Amino acid sequence: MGLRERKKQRTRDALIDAALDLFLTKGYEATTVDQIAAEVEVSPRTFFRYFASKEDVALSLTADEQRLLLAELAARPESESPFTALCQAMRSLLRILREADDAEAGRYLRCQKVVHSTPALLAGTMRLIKENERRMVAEVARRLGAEPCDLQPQFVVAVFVSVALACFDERTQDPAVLARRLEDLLALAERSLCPGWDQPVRSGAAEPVAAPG
Amino acid sequence: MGLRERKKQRTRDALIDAALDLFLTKGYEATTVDQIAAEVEVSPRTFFRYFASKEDVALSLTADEQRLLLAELAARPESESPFTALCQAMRSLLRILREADDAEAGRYLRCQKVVHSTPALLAGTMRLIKENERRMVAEVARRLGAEPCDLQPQFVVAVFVSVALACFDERTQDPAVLARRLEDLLALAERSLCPGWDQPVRSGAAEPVAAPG
DNA sequence: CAATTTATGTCAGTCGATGACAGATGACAA
DNA sequence: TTGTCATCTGTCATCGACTGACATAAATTG
Repeated sequence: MGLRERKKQRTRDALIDAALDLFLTKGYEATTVDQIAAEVEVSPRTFFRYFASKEDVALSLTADEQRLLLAELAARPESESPFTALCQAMRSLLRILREADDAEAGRYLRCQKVVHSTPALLAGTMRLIKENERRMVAEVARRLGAEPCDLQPQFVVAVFVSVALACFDERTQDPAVLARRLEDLLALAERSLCPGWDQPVRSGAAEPVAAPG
Repeated sequence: MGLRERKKQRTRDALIDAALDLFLTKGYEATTVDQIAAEVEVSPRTFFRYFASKEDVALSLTADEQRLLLAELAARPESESPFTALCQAMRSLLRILREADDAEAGRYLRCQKVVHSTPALLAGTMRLIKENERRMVAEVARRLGAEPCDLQPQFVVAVFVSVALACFDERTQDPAVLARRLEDLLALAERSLCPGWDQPVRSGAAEPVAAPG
Protein backbone atom coordinates (compact mmCIF):
# COMPACT_ATOMS: atom_id res chain seq x y z
CA MET A 1 0.00 0.00 0.00
CA GLY A 2 1.38 3.37 -1.03
CA LEU A 3 2.29 6.26 1.25
CA ARG A 4 -0.67 8.20 -0.07
CA GLU A 5 -3.26 5.65 1.01
CA ARG A 6 -1.67 5.18 4.42
CA LYS A 7 -1.74 8.92 4.96
CA LYS A 8 -5.39 9.07 3.97
CA GLN A 9 -6.28 6.27 6.36
CA ARG A 10 -4.43 8.02 9.19
CA THR A 11 -6.19 11.30 8.49
CA ARG A 12 -9.54 9.55 8.40
CA ASP A 13 -8.95 7.78 11.72
CA ALA A 14 -7.63 10.99 13.27
CA LEU A 15 -10.76 12.84 12.18
CA ILE A 16 -13.00 10.16 13.69
CA ASP A 17 -11.07 10.14 16.96
CA ALA A 18 -10.97 13.92 17.22
CA ALA A 19 -14.66 14.16 16.42
CA LEU A 20 -15.67 11.55 18.98
CA ASP A 21 -13.51 13.20 21.64
CA LEU A 22 -15.00 16.62 21.01
CA PHE A 23 -18.54 15.24 20.80
CA LEU A 24 -18.04 13.53 24.15
CA THR A 25 -16.61 16.53 25.97
CA LYS A 26 -18.51 19.44 24.42
CA GLY A 27 -21.54 17.67 23.00
CA TYR A 28 -22.40 16.93 19.38
CA GLU A 29 -24.29 20.13 18.60
CA ALA A 30 -21.81 22.38 20.36
CA THR A 31 -18.92 20.99 18.34
CA THR A 32 -18.25 22.63 14.99
CA VAL A 33 -16.65 21.02 11.97
CA ASP A 34 -14.01 23.76 12.10
CA GLN A 35 -12.96 22.59 15.56
CA ILE A 36 -12.65 18.97 14.44
CA ALA A 37 -10.61 20.01 11.42
CA ALA A 38 -8.40 22.27 13.53
CA GLU A 39 -7.70 19.40 15.94
CA VAL A 40 -6.33 17.30 13.07
CA GLU A 41 -4.76 20.35 11.41
CA VAL A 42 -6.58 20.10 8.13
CA SER A 43 -8.88 22.61 6.52
CA PRO A 44 -12.65 22.34 7.12
CA ARG A 45 -13.01 21.76 3.39
CA THR A 46 -10.86 18.65 3.68
CA PHE A 47 -13.12 17.31 6.43
CA PHE A 48 -15.97 17.24 3.95
CA ARG A 49 -13.81 15.37 1.48
CA TYR A 50 -13.56 12.52 4.00
CA PHE A 51 -17.09 12.64 5.40
CA ALA A 52 -20.29 13.73 3.69
CA SER A 53 -21.53 15.49 6.81
CA LYS A 54 -20.90 16.08 10.49
CA GLU A 55 -23.31 13.24 11.20
CA ASP A 56 -21.39 10.96 8.88
CA VAL A 57 -18.22 11.06 10.96
CA ALA A 58 -20.15 10.06 14.06
CA LEU A 59 -21.95 7.21 12.33
CA SER A 60 -19.15 5.84 10.20
CA LEU A 61 -18.42 3.10 12.74
CA THR A 62 -22.10 2.18 12.95
CA ALA A 63 -22.25 1.99 9.16
CA ASP A 64 -19.28 -0.37 9.23
CA GLU A 65 -21.04 -2.57 11.76
CA GLN A 66 -24.15 -2.77 9.63
CA ARG A 67 -22.12 -3.84 6.61
CA LEU A 68 -20.39 -6.43 8.77
CA LEU A 69 -23.68 -7.79 10.07
CA LEU A 70 -24.95 -8.26 6.53
CA ALA A 71 -21.75 -10.02 5.52
CA GLU A 72 -21.99 -12.35 8.53
CA LEU A 73 -25.59 -13.14 7.61
CA ALA A 74 -24.60 -14.01 4.05
CA ALA A 75 -21.90 -16.31 5.45
CA ARG A 76 -24.30 -18.39 7.57
CA PRO A 77 -25.02 -21.87 6.22
CA GLU A 78 -28.23 -22.38 4.26
CA SER A 79 -29.26 -25.10 6.69
CA GLU A 80 -30.00 -22.56 9.40
CA SER A 81 -33.48 -21.14 9.61
CA PRO A 82 -33.63 -17.41 8.76
CA PHE A 83 -34.08 -16.17 12.32
CA THR A 84 -31.33 -18.48 13.58
CA ALA A 85 -29.01 -17.20 10.88
CA LEU A 86 -29.79 -13.61 11.84
CA CYS A 87 -29.11 -14.32 15.51
CA GLN A 88 -25.86 -16.10 14.75
CA ALA A 89 -24.74 -13.23 12.56
CA MET A 90 -25.47 -10.88 15.45
CA ARG A 91 -23.45 -13.09 17.80
CA SER A 92 -20.57 -13.04 15.33
CA LEU A 93 -20.69 -9.26 15.21
CA LEU A 94 -20.58 -9.00 19.00
CA ARG A 95 -17.69 -11.47 19.11
CA ILE A 96 -15.75 -9.33 16.66
CA LEU A 97 -16.40 -6.29 18.82
CA ARG A 98 -15.19 -8.08 21.94
CA GLU A 99 -12.05 -9.27 20.20
CA ALA A 100 -11.10 -5.87 18.78
CA ASP A 101 -7.87 -4.17 19.85
CA ASP A 102 -7.90 -1.35 22.41
CA ALA A 103 -7.93 1.51 19.92
CA GLU A 104 -10.88 0.02 18.07
CA ALA A 105 -12.72 -0.88 21.29
CA GLY A 106 -12.24 2.63 22.66
CA ARG A 107 -13.56 4.16 19.49
CA TYR A 108 -16.57 1.87 19.67
CA LEU A 109 -17.35 2.79 23.28
CA ARG A 110 -17.06 6.52 22.69
CA CYS A 111 -19.21 6.18 19.60
CA GLN A 112 -21.92 4.40 21.57
CA LYS A 113 -21.90 7.02 24.30
CA VAL A 114 -22.15 9.89 21.85
CA VAL A 115 -24.87 8.32 19.73
CA HIS A 116 -27.06 7.43 22.70
CA SER A 117 -26.87 10.93 24.14
CA THR A 118 -27.72 12.70 20.88
CA PRO A 119 -31.23 12.40 19.40
CA ALA A 120 -30.05 13.43 15.95
CA LEU A 121 -27.49 10.63 15.90
CA LEU A 122 -30.02 8.15 17.22
CA ALA A 123 -32.21 9.04 14.25
CA GLY A 124 -29.27 8.61 11.91
CA THR A 125 -28.57 5.19 13.39
CA MET A 126 -32.18 4.22 12.77
CA ARG A 127 -31.82 5.29 9.17
CA LEU A 128 -28.74 3.11 8.72
CA ILE A 129 -30.48 0.16 10.30
CA LYS A 130 -33.57 0.67 8.16
CA GLU A 131 -31.42 0.72 5.03
CA ASN A 132 -29.69 -2.46 6.10
CA GLU A 133 -33.02 -4.01 6.95
CA ARG A 134 -33.99 -3.93 3.28
CA ARG A 135 -30.88 -5.89 2.38
CA MET A 136 -31.48 -8.39 5.19
CA VAL A 137 -35.06 -8.87 3.98
CA ALA A 138 -33.73 -9.64 0.52
CA GLU A 139 -31.39 -12.28 1.92
CA VAL A 140 -34.03 -13.82 4.18
CA ALA A 141 -36.53 -13.87 1.32
CA ARG A 142 -34.00 -15.70 -0.79
CA ARG A 143 -33.51 -18.29 1.96
CA LEU A 144 -37.26 -18.72 2.31
CA GLY A 145 -37.78 -19.02 -1.41
CA ALA A 146 -40.02 -15.98 -1.21
CA GLU A 147 -40.07 -12.45 -2.61
CA PRO A 148 -38.75 -9.42 -0.68
CA CYS A 149 -42.23 -7.91 -0.86
CA ASP A 150 -43.81 -10.91 0.90
CA LEU A 151 -44.88 -10.47 4.48
CA GLN A 152 -43.02 -13.35 6.09
CA PRO A 153 -39.42 -12.29 5.36
CA GLN A 154 -40.31 -8.77 6.38
CA PHE A 155 -41.82 -10.01 9.61
CA VAL A 156 -38.87 -12.24 10.44
CA VAL A 157 -36.37 -9.45 9.93
CA ALA A 158 -38.59 -6.97 11.77
CA VAL A 159 -38.67 -9.19 14.84
CA PHE A 160 -34.91 -9.60 14.68
CA VAL A 161 -34.34 -5.86 14.36
CA SER A 162 -36.65 -5.33 17.32
CA VAL A 163 -34.57 -7.60 19.47
CA ALA A 164 -31.30 -6.11 18.27
CA LEU A 165 -32.52 -2.59 18.90
CA ALA A 166 -33.79 -3.48 22.34
CA CYS A 167 -30.26 -4.63 23.10
CA PHE A 168 -28.74 -1.27 22.34
CA ASP A 169 -31.57 0.72 23.83
CA GLU A 170 -30.38 1.49 27.33
CA ARG A 171 -26.95 2.55 28.36
CA THR A 172 -25.52 -0.81 27.45
CA GLN A 173 -22.17 0.07 25.94
CA ASP A 174 -19.80 -2.67 27.02
CA PRO A 175 -19.83 -5.43 24.40
CA ALA A 176 -19.78 -8.12 27.10
CA VAL A 177 -22.86 -6.72 28.85
CA LEU A 178 -24.44 -6.26 25.48
CA ALA A 179 -23.85 -9.88 24.58
CA ARG A 180 -25.49 -10.98 27.83
CA ARG A 181 -28.48 -8.77 27.16
CA LEU A 182 -28.77 -10.18 23.65
CA GLU A 183 -28.88 -13.73 24.97
CA ASP A 184 -31.58 -12.82 27.49
CA LEU A 185 -33.66 -11.21 24.76
CA LEU A 186 -33.17 -14.10 22.36
CA ALA A 187 -34.28 -16.50 25.07
CA LEU A 188 -37.37 -14.40 25.60
CA ALA A 189 -38.01 -14.36 21.86
CA GLU A 190 -37.64 -18.13 21.69
CA ARG A 191 -40.18 -18.57 24.51
CA SER A 192 -42.59 -16.22 22.73
CA LEU A 193 -42.44 -17.54 19.19
CA CYS A 194 -43.94 -20.75 17.89
CA PRO A 195 -41.55 -23.45 16.64
CA GLY A 196 -41.02 -23.15 12.89
CA TRP A 197 -42.48 -19.64 12.72
CA ASP A 198 -39.58 -18.47 10.56
CA GLN A 199 -39.71 -21.35 8.10
CA PRO A 200 -41.58 -21.66 4.80
CA VAL A 201 -45.26 -22.45 5.26
CA ARG A 202 -46.54 -25.68 3.69
CA SER A 203 -48.41 -24.59 0.59
CA GLY A 204 -52.16 -25.11 0.73
CA ALA A 205 -52.49 -25.67 4.45
CA ALA A 206 -52.50 -22.47 6.48
CA GLU A 207 -53.43 -19.96 3.82
CA PRO A 208 -57.22 -19.94 3.38
CA VAL A 209 -58.28 -19.63 7.00
CA ALA A 210 -60.01 -16.31 6.47
CA ALA A 211 -63.63 -17.42 6.11
CA PRO A 212 -65.54 -16.16 9.17
CA GLY A 213 -68.18 -18.27 10.91
CA MET B 1 -61.56 30.80 20.73
CA GLY B 2 -60.19 34.27 19.99
CA LEU B 3 -59.29 35.75 16.63
CA ARG B 4 -55.63 35.50 17.47
CA GLU B 5 -55.66 31.75 17.95
CA ARG B 6 -57.75 31.15 14.85
CA LYS B 7 -55.32 33.21 12.80
CA LYS B 8 -52.39 31.24 14.16
CA GLN B 9 -54.05 27.95 13.34
CA ARG B 10 -54.73 29.12 9.79
CA THR B 11 -51.15 30.27 9.31
CA ARG B 12 -49.88 26.98 10.66
CA ASP B 13 -52.08 24.91 8.35
CA ALA B 14 -51.17 27.13 5.41
CA LEU B 15 -47.46 26.62 6.13
CA ILE B 16 -47.91 22.85 6.29
CA ASP B 17 -49.90 22.75 3.05
CA ALA B 18 -47.50 25.04 1.22
CA ALA B 19 -44.53 23.05 2.45
CA LEU B 20 -46.00 19.69 1.44
CA ASP B 21 -46.95 21.03 -1.98
CA LEU B 22 -43.47 22.38 -2.61
CA PHE B 23 -41.81 19.25 -1.24
CA LEU B 24 -43.91 17.14 -3.58
CA THR B 25 -43.29 19.18 -6.71
CA LYS B 26 -39.69 20.31 -6.24
CA GLY B 27 -38.42 17.79 -3.72
CA TYR B 28 -37.63 18.28 -0.04
CA GLU B 29 -33.97 19.29 -0.37
CA ALA B 30 -34.59 21.60 -3.30
CA THR B 31 -37.24 23.53 -1.40
CA THR B 32 -36.05 26.40 0.79
CA VAL B 33 -37.73 27.76 3.87
CA ASP B 34 -37.81 31.14 2.15
CA GLN B 35 -39.98 29.69 -0.61
CA ILE B 36 -42.41 28.15 1.86
CA ALA B 37 -42.66 31.42 3.77
CA ALA B 38 -43.11 33.41 0.56
CA GLU B 39 -45.96 31.12 -0.49
CA VAL B 40 -47.84 31.95 2.72
CA GLU B 41 -46.65 35.56 2.67
CA VAL B 42 -44.92 35.53 6.01
CA SER B 43 -41.28 36.21 6.78
CA PRO B 44 -38.87 33.28 6.99
CA ARG B 45 -38.31 34.21 10.61
CA THR B 46 -41.99 33.62 11.30
CA PHE B 47 -41.77 30.15 9.79
CA PHE B 48 -39.30 29.22 12.51
CA ARG B 49 -41.66 30.55 15.16
CA TYR B 50 -44.19 27.91 14.04
CA PHE B 51 -41.81 25.04 13.34
CA ALA B 52 -38.49 24.28 14.93
CA SER B 53 -36.96 23.22 11.62
CA LYS B 54 -37.69 22.48 7.98
CA GLU B 55 -37.96 18.83 8.96
CA ASP B 56 -40.47 19.70 11.65
CA VAL B 57 -43.06 21.04 9.22
CA ALA B 58 -42.90 17.83 7.20
CA LEU B 59 -43.19 15.62 10.27
CA SER B 60 -45.76 17.58 12.27
CA LEU B 61 -48.55 15.33 11.05
CA THR B 62 -46.57 12.22 11.90
CA ALA B 63 -45.92 13.62 15.36
CA ASP B 64 -49.65 14.18 15.79
CA GLU B 65 -50.31 10.59 14.79
CA GLN B 66 -47.83 9.29 17.33
CA ARG B 67 -49.46 11.31 20.09
CA LEU B 68 -52.84 9.99 18.97
CA LEU B 69 -51.63 6.41 18.99
CA LEU B 70 -50.40 6.79 22.56
CA ALA B 71 -53.71 8.32 23.62
CA GLU B 72 -55.63 5.46 22.02
CA LEU B 73 -53.42 2.96 23.82
CA ALA B 74 -54.07 4.62 27.15
CA ALA B 75 -57.81 4.45 26.41
CA ARG B 76 -57.86 0.69 25.85
CA PRO B 77 -59.46 -1.33 28.66
CA GLU B 78 -57.17 -2.94 31.20
CA SER B 79 -58.69 -6.33 30.40
CA GLU B 80 -56.91 -6.45 27.03
CA SER B 81 -53.49 -8.01 26.88
CA PRO B 82 -50.72 -5.51 26.07
CA PHE B 83 -50.21 -6.59 22.46
CA THR B 84 -53.95 -6.67 21.83
CA ALA B 85 -54.28 -3.18 23.28
CA LEU B 86 -51.47 -1.94 21.02
CA CYS B 87 -53.10 -3.49 17.95
CA GLN B 88 -56.50 -2.06 18.79
CA ALA B 89 -54.96 1.36 19.31
CA MET B 90 -53.38 1.06 15.87
CA ARG B 91 -56.74 0.08 14.37
CA SER B 92 -58.33 3.09 16.02
CA LEU B 93 -55.67 5.34 14.53
CA LEU B 94 -56.26 3.95 11.05
CA ARG B 95 -60.01 4.34 11.48
CA ILE B 96 -59.54 7.99 12.40
CA LEU B 97 -57.41 8.47 9.29
CA ARG B 98 -60.03 6.85 7.08
CA GLU B 99 -62.80 8.99 8.56
CA ALA B 100 -60.93 12.30 8.22
CA ASP B 101 -62.29 15.03 5.97
CA ASP B 102 -60.85 15.63 2.52
CA ALA B 103 -58.43 18.40 3.51
CA GLU B 104 -56.98 16.28 6.28
CA ALA B 105 -56.86 13.13 4.14
CA GLY B 106 -55.09 15.00 1.33
CA ARG B 107 -52.56 16.39 3.75
CA TYR B 108 -51.94 12.89 5.08
CA LEU B 109 -51.41 11.41 1.63
CA ARG B 110 -49.02 14.12 0.53
CA CYS B 111 -47.14 13.78 3.78
CA GLN B 112 -46.75 10.03 3.27
CA LYS B 113 -45.48 10.49 -0.29
CA VAL B 114 -42.95 13.10 0.73
CA VAL B 115 -41.66 11.21 3.74
CA HIS B 116 -41.22 7.94 1.87
CA SER B 117 -39.26 9.60 -0.92
CA THR B 118 -36.87 11.49 1.37
CA PRO B 119 -34.27 9.59 3.42
CA ALA B 120 -33.82 12.47 5.86
CA LEU B 121 -37.54 12.48 6.63
CA LEU B 122 -37.59 8.71 6.96
CA ALA B 123 -34.91 9.06 9.61
CA GLY B 124 -36.88 11.77 11.36
CA THR B 125 -39.94 9.53 11.38
CA MET B 126 -37.88 6.78 12.98
CA ARG B 127 -36.80 9.22 15.67
CA LEU B 128 -40.40 10.16 16.44
CA ILE B 129 -41.43 6.53 16.60
CA LYS B 130 -38.50 5.68 18.87
CA GLU B 131 -39.45 8.49 21.23
CA ASN B 132 -43.02 7.28 21.31
CA GLU B 133 -41.83 3.74 21.82
CA ARG B 134 -40.42 4.72 25.22
CA ARG B 135 -43.82 6.01 26.29
CA MET B 136 -45.56 2.90 24.99
CA VAL B 137 -43.10 0.73 26.90
CA ALA B 138 -43.96 2.64 30.07
CA GLU B 139 -47.67 2.03 29.53
CA VAL B 140 -47.21 -1.65 28.66
CA ALA B 141 -44.94 -2.14 31.66
CA ARG B 142 -47.61 -0.62 33.87
CA ARG B 143 -50.19 -3.03 32.45
CA LEU B 144 -47.86 -5.97 32.99
CA GLY B 145 -47.02 -4.90 36.52
CA ALA B 146 -43.39 -4.68 35.43
CA GLU B 147 -40.73 -1.98 35.16
CA PRO B 148 -39.98 -0.11 31.92
CA CYS B 149 -36.44 -1.47 32.05
CA ASP B 150 -37.65 -5.09 32.08
CA LEU B 151 -37.22 -7.10 28.92
CA GLN B 152 -40.78 -8.25 28.39
CA PRO B 153 -42.51 -4.87 27.94
CA GLN B 154 -39.67 -3.77 25.68
CA PHE B 155 -40.01 -6.92 23.61
CA VAL B 156 -43.79 -6.64 23.30
CA VAL B 157 -43.62 -3.03 22.14
CA ALA B 158 -40.69 -3.79 19.85
CA VAL B 159 -42.64 -6.51 18.07
CA PHE B 160 -45.60 -4.18 17.72
CA VAL B 161 -43.47 -1.36 16.32
CA SER B 162 -41.88 -3.78 13.86
CA VAL B 163 -45.26 -4.80 12.55
CA ALA B 164 -46.48 -1.22 12.38
CA LEU B 165 -43.35 -0.13 10.53
CA ALA B 166 -43.61 -3.02 8.08
CA CYS B 167 -47.08 -1.70 7.27
CA PHE B 168 -45.81 1.68 6.21
CA ASP B 169 -42.70 0.34 4.52
CA GLU B 170 -43.68 0.13 0.88
CA ARG B 171 -45.64 2.65 -1.10
CA THR B 172 -48.73 1.94 0.92
CA GLN B 173 -50.27 5.36 1.31
CA ASP B 174 -53.99 4.87 1.08
CA PRO B 175 -55.36 4.29 4.59
CA ALA B 176 -57.69 1.56 3.35
CA VAL B 177 -54.86 -0.42 1.74
CA LEU B 178 -52.79 0.25 4.82
CA ALA B 179 -55.49 -1.17 7.07
CA ARG B 180 -55.64 -4.32 4.96
CA ARG B 181 -51.87 -4.73 5.14
CA LEU B 182 -51.98 -4.26 8.90
CA GLU B 183 -54.55 -7.02 9.29
CA ASP B 184 -52.47 -9.39 7.17
CA LEU B 185 -49.40 -8.69 9.26
CA LEU B 186 -51.25 -9.02 12.55
CA ALA B 187 -52.64 -12.35 11.38
CA LEU B 188 -49.10 -13.47 10.57
CA ALA B 189 -47.93 -12.28 13.97
CA GLU B 190 -50.73 -14.17 15.69
CA ARG B 191 -49.76 -17.39 13.87
CA SER B 192 -46.13 -16.89 14.85
CA LEU B 193 -46.45 -16.00 18.51
CA CYS B 194 -47.31 -18.37 21.35
CA PRO B 195 -50.61 -17.79 23.15
CA GLY B 196 -50.07 -15.68 26.23
CA TRP B 197 -46.63 -14.50 25.14
CA ASP B 198 -47.51 -10.91 26.00
CA GLN B 199 -48.92 -11.67 29.43
CA PRO B 200 -47.24 -11.71 32.84
CA VAL B 201 -45.24 -14.88 33.43
CA ARG B 202 -46.33 -17.04 36.37
CA SER B 203 -43.70 -16.39 39.03
CA GLY B 204 -41.49 -19.37 39.75
CA ALA B 205 -42.51 -21.50 36.76
CA ALA B 206 -40.77 -20.56 33.54
CA GLU B 207 -37.79 -18.71 34.91
CA PRO B 208 -35.05 -21.25 35.75
CA VAL B 209 -34.99 -23.23 32.50
CA ALA B 210 -31.37 -22.42 31.72
CA ALA B 211 -29.69 -25.69 32.71
CA PRO B 212 -28.35 -27.37 29.55
CA GLY B 213 -28.67 -31.10 28.98
C1' DC C 1 -59.33 54.65 24.51
C1' DA C 2 -55.16 53.24 27.14
C1' DA C 3 -52.21 49.57 28.71
C1' DT C 4 -50.56 45.06 28.22
C1' DT C 5 -49.53 41.09 25.90
C1' DT C 6 -48.26 38.67 21.91
C1' DA C 7 -47.25 37.95 16.99
C1' DT C 8 -44.51 39.54 13.22
C1' DG C 9 -40.74 41.74 10.37
C1' DT C 10 -36.02 43.27 9.85
C1' DC C 11 -31.26 42.75 10.56
C1' DA C 12 -27.06 40.67 11.67
C1' DG C 13 -24.64 36.66 12.45
C1' DT C 14 -23.22 31.50 13.10
C1' DC C 15 -22.71 27.07 11.25
C1' DG C 16 -23.17 23.20 7.91
C1' DA C 17 -22.27 22.19 3.26
C1' DT C 18 -20.73 22.77 -1.77
C1' DG C 19 -18.50 24.48 -6.15
C1' DA C 20 -14.40 26.51 -8.33
C1' DC C 21 -9.80 27.33 -8.70
C1' DA C 22 -4.87 27.18 -7.54
C1' DG C 23 -1.03 25.24 -5.23
C1' DA C 24 1.23 21.20 -3.01
C1' DT C 25 2.46 16.39 -2.89
C1' DG C 26 2.95 11.60 -3.82
C1' DA C 27 3.22 8.17 -7.96
C1' DC C 28 5.60 6.78 -11.93
C1' DA C 29 8.40 6.60 -16.20
C1' DA C 30 12.44 7.98 -18.71
C1' DT D 1 17.33 12.78 -10.79
C1' DT D 2 14.00 14.82 -13.30
C1' DG D 3 9.68 15.78 -15.47
C1' DT D 4 4.93 14.60 -16.00
C1' DC D 5 0.60 13.28 -14.29
C1' DA D 6 -2.99 12.23 -11.04
C1' DT D 7 -4.58 13.27 -6.74
C1' DC D 8 -4.93 15.67 -2.41
C1' DT D 9 -5.38 19.94 -0.13
C1' DG D 10 -6.21 24.95 1.05
C1' DT D 11 -8.47 29.27 -0.02
C1' DC D 12 -12.31 31.80 -1.38
C1' DA D 13 -17.02 32.60 -2.35
C1' DT D 14 -21.62 31.24 -1.74
C1' DC D 15 -25.99 29.13 -0.35
C1' DG D 16 -29.30 27.61 3.00
C1' DA D 17 -30.79 26.38 7.78
C1' DC D 18 -31.28 28.47 11.97
C1' DT D 19 -31.01 32.02 16.03
C1' DG D 20 -30.76 36.26 18.92
C1' DA D 21 -31.95 41.12 19.40
C1' DC D 22 -34.76 44.76 18.65
C1' DA D 23 -38.54 47.45 16.80
C1' DT D 24 -43.22 47.43 15.04
C1' DA D 25 -47.94 46.07 14.56
C1' DA D 26 -51.78 43.74 16.06
C1' DA D 27 -55.08 41.63 19.35
C1' DT D 28 -56.70 41.32 24.20
C1' DT D 29 -58.10 43.28 28.38
C1' DG D 30 -59.77 46.78 31.50
